[in-house]
Amino acid sequence: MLRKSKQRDTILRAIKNSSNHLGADRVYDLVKKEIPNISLGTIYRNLKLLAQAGEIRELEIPGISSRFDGTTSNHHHLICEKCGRIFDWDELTDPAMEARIAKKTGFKVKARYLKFIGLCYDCQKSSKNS
Amino acid sequence: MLRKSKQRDTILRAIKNSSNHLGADRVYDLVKKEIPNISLGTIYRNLKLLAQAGEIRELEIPGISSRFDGTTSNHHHLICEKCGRIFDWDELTDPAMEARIAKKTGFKVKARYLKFIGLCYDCQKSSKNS
DNA sequence: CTATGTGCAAAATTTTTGCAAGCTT
DNA sequence: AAGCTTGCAAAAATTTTGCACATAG
Repeated sequence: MLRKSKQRDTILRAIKNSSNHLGADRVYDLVKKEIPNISLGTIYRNLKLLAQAGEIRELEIPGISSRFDGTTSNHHHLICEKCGRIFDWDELTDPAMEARIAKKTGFKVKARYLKFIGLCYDCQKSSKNS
Repeated sequence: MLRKSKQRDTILRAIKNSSNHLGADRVYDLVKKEIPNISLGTIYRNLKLLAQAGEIRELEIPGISSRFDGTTSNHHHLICEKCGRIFDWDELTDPAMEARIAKKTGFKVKARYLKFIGLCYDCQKSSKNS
């Protein structure tokens, strides 16, 4: 059902190739270098489709617009509250917690998102000087 | 620094008294019953201030506007992808993971947010009939 | 050929802000 | 009085959509 399109391919590639977690506007800027007349609407449409298809992951960070992560494997995020950078952390969450959830509430977990808010190494250092 | 105001008190009370996780628009509707001429801007301003003050917690849910949680103790959320309801789950995350994060990256965790996406009990039942 | 994808522009949503007047302390 | 708050309305910022044309399968 999802056809191939130069726009979608380029968008996906931009996200996968970036080590950052890009917002729609950043993706737009990047893709425009290759397809100058692409429209923002196309970016949003494809971001949504790609996220639904499981090709990318949408992240929600307090206060800012959605970011997209080209890594879809189970991993978590460390978000620095000072500089705003997002770091990945690869480690599985405890499956036993999900078992307890299922047992007590009947809720069937399909995905888990763990995010840590705090201060990155760099920002801890710099805040000591102020 | 934070003064007392009828508006802010009412907003906070609305959130604390609700077992749901309200969005700004819902808070607006509720508070308007008590203070008919309150403005949406005031709702947003206070929601942000209260969240910063740690009185409430802002939740980010994929695709929808921010929700606010009157329970600020460490707990997690189960989000049903079908009906959209949000359930609370009280259990601590593994402190050992944070120790490993600190050791490897130097990131200092101040808060953690774990959210589970899946199907609630009711929706699992109803989807079997379709 | 048919259904999906695109660019463009307008619109919808959600959130923020400037300002003059009102409260708190 | 000084400074935080508020209501109002305008503006920003972000995301979605309608439509006619282009393109993939």
